[in-house]
Amino acid sequence: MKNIASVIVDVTTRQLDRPFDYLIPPKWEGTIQPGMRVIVPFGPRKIQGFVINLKNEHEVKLDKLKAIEDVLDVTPVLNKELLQLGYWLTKKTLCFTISAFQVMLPAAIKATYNKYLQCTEEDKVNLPDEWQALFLNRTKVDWKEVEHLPLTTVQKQIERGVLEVVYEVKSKGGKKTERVIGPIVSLEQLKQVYEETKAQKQRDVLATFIEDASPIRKKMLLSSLGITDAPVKSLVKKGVLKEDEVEIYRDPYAERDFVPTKPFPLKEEQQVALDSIKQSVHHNRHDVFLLYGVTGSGKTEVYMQAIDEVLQQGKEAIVLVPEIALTPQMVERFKGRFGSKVAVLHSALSVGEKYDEWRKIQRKEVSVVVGARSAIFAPFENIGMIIIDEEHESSYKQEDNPRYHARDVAIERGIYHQCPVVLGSATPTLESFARAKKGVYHLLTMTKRTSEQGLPTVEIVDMREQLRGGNRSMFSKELHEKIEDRLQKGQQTVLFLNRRGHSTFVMCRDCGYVIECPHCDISLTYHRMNQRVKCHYCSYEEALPKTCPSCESDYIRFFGTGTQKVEEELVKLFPAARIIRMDVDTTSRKGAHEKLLKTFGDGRADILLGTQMIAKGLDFPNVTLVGVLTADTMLHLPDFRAGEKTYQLLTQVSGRAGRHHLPGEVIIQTYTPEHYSISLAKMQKYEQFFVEEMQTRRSRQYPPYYYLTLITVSHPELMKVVNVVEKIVAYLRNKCANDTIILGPVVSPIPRIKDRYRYQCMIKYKREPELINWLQFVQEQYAQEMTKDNLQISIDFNPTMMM
DNA sequence: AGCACGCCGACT
DNA sequence: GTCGGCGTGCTC
Repeated sequence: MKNIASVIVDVTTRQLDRPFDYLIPPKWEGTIQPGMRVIVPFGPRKIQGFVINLKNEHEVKLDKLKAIEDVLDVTPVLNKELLQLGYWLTKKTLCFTISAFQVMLPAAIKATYNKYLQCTEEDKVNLPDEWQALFLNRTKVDWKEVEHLPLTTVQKQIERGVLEVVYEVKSKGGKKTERVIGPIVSLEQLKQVYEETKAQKQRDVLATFIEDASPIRKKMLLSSLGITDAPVKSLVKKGVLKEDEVEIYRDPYAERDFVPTKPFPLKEEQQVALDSIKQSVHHNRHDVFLLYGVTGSGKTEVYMQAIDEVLQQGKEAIVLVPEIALTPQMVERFKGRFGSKVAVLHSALSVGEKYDEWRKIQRKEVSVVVGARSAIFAPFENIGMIIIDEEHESSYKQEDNPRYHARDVAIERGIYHQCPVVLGSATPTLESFARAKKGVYHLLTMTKRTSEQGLPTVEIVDMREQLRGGNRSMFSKELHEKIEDRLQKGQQTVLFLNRRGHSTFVMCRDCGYVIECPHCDISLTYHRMNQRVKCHYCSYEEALPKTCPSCESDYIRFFGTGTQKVEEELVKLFPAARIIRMDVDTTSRKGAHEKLLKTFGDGRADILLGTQMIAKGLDFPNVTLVGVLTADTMLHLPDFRAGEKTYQLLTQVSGRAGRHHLPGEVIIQTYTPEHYSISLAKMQKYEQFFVEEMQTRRSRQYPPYYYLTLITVSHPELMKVVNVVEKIVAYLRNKCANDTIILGPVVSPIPRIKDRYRYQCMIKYKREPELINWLQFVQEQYAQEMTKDNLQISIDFNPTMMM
């Protein structure tokens, strides 16, 4: 009899990152399965854990097993595949098994813990006076309320047996329920009861169900009949009606109507791409396709028709999109085509809403998921295809543990389900395009736009010349004229400001002093809203000083071109224009984003001004001018992908112009027009850009020619950090192959965050199959210090952010 | 991670 | 002698 369960407990410590065995009480024998959550006693407390395995008694060495305390699930929250995927994640990213499990599930499912003191009613009288006051009118007191008291006074009472410490695990996930009333007798019996009943209100209720016997929401019933629940209750008591608690879903798109759409006829290139994908779906082959299609070539339509094929086979599809909140139009298209078969998962949903969508997937009520990164873990069991749209987006890489890339997970799941993975982009990552060229991925190319319109004309304006010509404004003569022109024609303009690397820091104009965070060695960012300066890393904040803290000069000002500043200048230049500004300040409120976009889409504004967030997926027919105010801010970041990112961004932004009947124009303002990332983006020559950039990568020994792994060590003491990182580097130098390059140790780009010093080392390698094992060994070596001495060693395979 | 246990100095 | 500090070790 399998009455032992192996459990991974909810504690993130290296020493506990292994299974613990528990006895399954007889009442749950046969019901507990791998993938279910349980509550187990662990030392003196109770914690949550995941059952990963069932065993026989004789397979266990220990004889003094504790028993499982409680079972949280009726069906496993992690199926066999996801459990396996969890181990895979653990191994590939060197994270804790429990973290891998948790990242695959909605946050609502994660446990929170309560610790409190309990005193029974009978024991209350035995308490000292001050304790009786505490327990007045209650039997439980939160631990936090007594934490500050000397421990012994609590202990004394516990020893006397009057008080008890209780640990409670609660699941955050509130299922939203609703009461539903329905008859439990036949229509004839209902009629009979109706005749026999004299009470008018009860007769009204009965009449309702005689007319329509289907269960109805209690709230509805009561309000439509104008009654309280007293008559209903008596009918329930008589055994005529039944009251049920039914789980309802919070549908974030409930009030929205989606215009149903039918498949469009495809252009030849689209058809060729679709056919290849369909082939693969049909033959249950795991192929990876790179769908390389210029903006406006109709990738989404190809996705949707491919999904149609998948659904016809009775299988499911996952569609990843870069931060879905940014592309409400995308959701609309999928909901329009697949209706209620679609679940949507994105970060703007509340914890509860996400949980509801996840439940729909788990209960097989939907067969398509459209979502951001974590949707790759959708608990489907019969996946027919996985699509990653805008494959190059950096948001597919998770920046904290487990540091996984959705593309890698997609391929892993694709292998398991023997289904195709489709990566789509107009500007693929060099890694993917190189693989496609090598034949590892299948390259599908779409070079033509579906609309009559060709690509927009792109003009590059050299801002240095503007300056020489005496124009000190952030708008070039050309851009200024074109905006004016659009305003007259009643067409719309999108202005794009790349703010990255140019945040609004505060500097003294007299002595050059820059206000920095006292904990993080990074300049503080100025927030106009409340006249304060704030740290992006630890959220430290202070009021904006009136005088320079260093030289007491009054000339302390904020620098950097924020969207507000641009807006102010726009208002001055075009007083009549209606302007919408989209940035962190104006979109932080829930739903604000969509609202602003709708306002613009409805033509109630002339100019949309924003940062990165407006670059993605917007599709407004009346936009005929796109301006990029400073194309090169991103180009000069200390990141080997700077050129690639600049190219991608410019392409994406340009794609926003002239998508429909009107021709589009793009103006790119730059101080370095000669850089190939900018000049080739103008001409939309991706393949040429690819060749150029590959040369750079080869000479600098960067991906895709080399793999990267970044190790970051941090600790409150500088000496400790240096000491540890040097030891790690020495160890790896000794192990690694000759052609492997180990850079560092060096100080991290941000030398200190939250009072912790940071050093890093970058490993560049062509082939190091053992590296992961060596790094695992390093982690094990420092396991003690990491838990006890506040040491952190972070390991990031294929990092996207170099910070 | 959390918690108990145990050893040691400090003080009612 | 007892209280409370922190280092050590364990958790099925």
